[in-house]
Amino acid sequence: MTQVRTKPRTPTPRQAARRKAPVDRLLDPAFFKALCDPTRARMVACLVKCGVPCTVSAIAGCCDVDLSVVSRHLKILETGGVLSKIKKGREVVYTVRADDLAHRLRALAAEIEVGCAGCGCPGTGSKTGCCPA
Amino acid sequence: MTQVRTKPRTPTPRQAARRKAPVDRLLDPAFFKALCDPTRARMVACLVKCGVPCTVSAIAGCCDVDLSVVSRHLKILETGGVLSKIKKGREVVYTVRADDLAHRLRALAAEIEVGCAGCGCPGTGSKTGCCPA
DNA sequence: TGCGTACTTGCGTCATTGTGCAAGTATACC
DNA sequence: GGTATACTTGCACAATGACGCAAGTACGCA
Repeated sequence: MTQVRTKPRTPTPRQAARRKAPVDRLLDPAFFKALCDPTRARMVACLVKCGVPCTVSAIAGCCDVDLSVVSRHLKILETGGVLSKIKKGREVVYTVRADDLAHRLRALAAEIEVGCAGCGCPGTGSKTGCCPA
Repeated sequence: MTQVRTKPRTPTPRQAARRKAPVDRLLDPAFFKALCDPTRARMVACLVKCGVPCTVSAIAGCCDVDLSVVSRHLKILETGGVLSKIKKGREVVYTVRADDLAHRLRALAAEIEVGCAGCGCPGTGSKTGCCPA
């Protein structure tokens, strides 16, 4: 199913840590931090299921925390690149950055497959086998 | 590029929150929590770049924290479904669950696109437009 | 059986983060 | 201009999490 690209490899973790690779950027902790809180995850899931941009008040309606907390969480999600924010009069409308997110997630999936393919480890779908017996 | 599937939609966030959808499971905070710490992110990036299963000691060589801290972080990554662990004698070997991760990330990307497509919001690549003016 | 290596766990400390309340800012409407 | 609505920010507090050290467990080897 997945076509594996060229596969740079570094024998030891110490050496691997020095080498720069796209996966370093894709594993940006700020992005994952944005989604690691249950309240924030619920808010994003809510926006995805809703399918339309929503105001802060509307989003607050789907979680049982104070409006100020919702406002702060939305800011964190915006900083993490998950949501985008548009001011419309006195309302603030938040939207899921769907294209960016999907692109980022797929790129990360590809990088992980490229890095781990061919080592014959369980769960990598490889056949060659490079793990110590 | 992306073929959009059927697109369930719920007008308000409050209603959307009640409706169960795959995105709820895919946005599991435990998974994102595993990757939200800089040290853990570096460890995973290191394993991906390295391309082979590594022992706890070897992984500790690529980050400047105590071995006990590394051991704890690896456990969190295993719990979050990022790594798998195999005991070999007195060594413990950790492997990136590449197939699972790639599958999960792609599934999430697809769900986000399905949920957000067609609303005409910036960053969704849609043309129809359902956002309030 | 004793010893060394590899890893895990208990404990205390410090920093970060999630939360609610209250006050503040910005915008629309009368 | 005054008031209501929508959201943000300051502050205090509790909970969580990352960390190092030290002690403990598991396993291989002589």
